[in-house]
Amino acid sequence: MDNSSGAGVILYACSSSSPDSPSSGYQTHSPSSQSQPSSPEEISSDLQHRSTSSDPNPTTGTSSSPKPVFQFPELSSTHVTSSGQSAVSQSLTGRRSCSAFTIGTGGMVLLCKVCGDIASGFHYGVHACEGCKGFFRRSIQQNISYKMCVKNENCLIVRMNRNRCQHCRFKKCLSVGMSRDGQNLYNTLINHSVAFTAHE
Amino acid sequence: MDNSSGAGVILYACSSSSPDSPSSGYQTHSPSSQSQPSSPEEISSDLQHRSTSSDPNPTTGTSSSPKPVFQFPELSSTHVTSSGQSAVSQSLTGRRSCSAFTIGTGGMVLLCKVCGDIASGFHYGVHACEGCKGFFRRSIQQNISYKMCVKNENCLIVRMNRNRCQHCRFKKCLSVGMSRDGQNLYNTLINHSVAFTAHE
DNA sequence: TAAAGAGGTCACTAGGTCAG
DNA sequence: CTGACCTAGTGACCTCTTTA
Repeated sequence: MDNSSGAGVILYACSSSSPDSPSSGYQTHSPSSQSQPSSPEEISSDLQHRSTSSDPNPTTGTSSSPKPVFQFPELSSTHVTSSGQSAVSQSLTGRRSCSAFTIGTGGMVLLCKVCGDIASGFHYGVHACEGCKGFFRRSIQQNISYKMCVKNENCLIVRMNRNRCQHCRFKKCLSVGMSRDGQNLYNTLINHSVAFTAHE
Repeated sequence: MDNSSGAGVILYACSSSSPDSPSSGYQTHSPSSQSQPSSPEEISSDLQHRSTSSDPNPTTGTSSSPKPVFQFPELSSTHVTSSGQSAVSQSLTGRRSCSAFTIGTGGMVLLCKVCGDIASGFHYGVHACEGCKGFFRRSIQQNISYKMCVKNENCLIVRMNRNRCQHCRFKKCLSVGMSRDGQNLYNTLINHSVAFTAHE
């Protein structure tokens, strides 16, 4: 099946801490929907599977089936092909210009959308490193309002200087789509909600 | 069960999974997990599956049709019946405007009574998604008593934020009728359509 | 048989912790 | 304050058992 095949394994920096787990590579599944105001490159696919690189996967040799999945087309009103195949073009790896790259083994490393560091997972709706994850968490937990940017509010946020300007870092977090609920679904829906509700 | 009475085919998100059957059309949600979430609307994929490395699935002939699955944006959950059809003959659903809707093929998708996500089946007496099913199972197995709601104990439980307040989520589970032996309670609820506020 | 639900598993993340 | 590490859940997927 296509989905399981080609896609590279996505390697996160680590993050999980199960003692036995090889921890090297999982794969991500991303909700794929975040609408990102700034950099609209989405993750395109998300296929995930369990076996990590070295996981023997003791349980059950049974192969799981291909599992077609459909997104609900409500907005576009198009129907859904109920036949299995949905043309989910999984163009995975191919097109992310900057937030992921593949490595020799075929694995793929995802980068933090905020600062470009190695992502440790999919946090608050985007792939993010531990640092930006923690920063964002703190920002939303206590309702921190950072002091104004001393420059033009457009500081470049990269790993090396991500701590220089909290204001711009937080702004970047939001602009790439971080949110408590994991995605900007809300805004997206609001935009379309007219069409949707009008329909019914 | 009564719900099958309606004309439409009821499509669950998945749930059945006979080992060999190719049929499983699983749906992903996003990470939801927690997070997760996933995007209702775009067509991009979000397919996920866990099976180990590329297993093409032996293609057995059994051919149960792959179950299409739709994402539904919970924000608009107040009205879901797309196409005004609402042939939902499902007893309970009748009064709840939001627990099912039909799709093009005539199938019908049921929604989780707790959070409005796509239901994966009838669990513990109500239609529930995998998440709420698992949550309720854990809650009753180990006798978890969740810590108090930090708000007014009336948190809205929808897919996006269902993990925010366990107390309210569990309360919602009970209030919609989930119970270890679902059936009886379910019927009971039909009779007294009033949602009893089980107060744990 | 197949289909459905109960319960189990475990990859994965939100949130907590605390040395630096 | 930061971020690497940890823990407690979460939920997608699975197996087993029961029912039609």
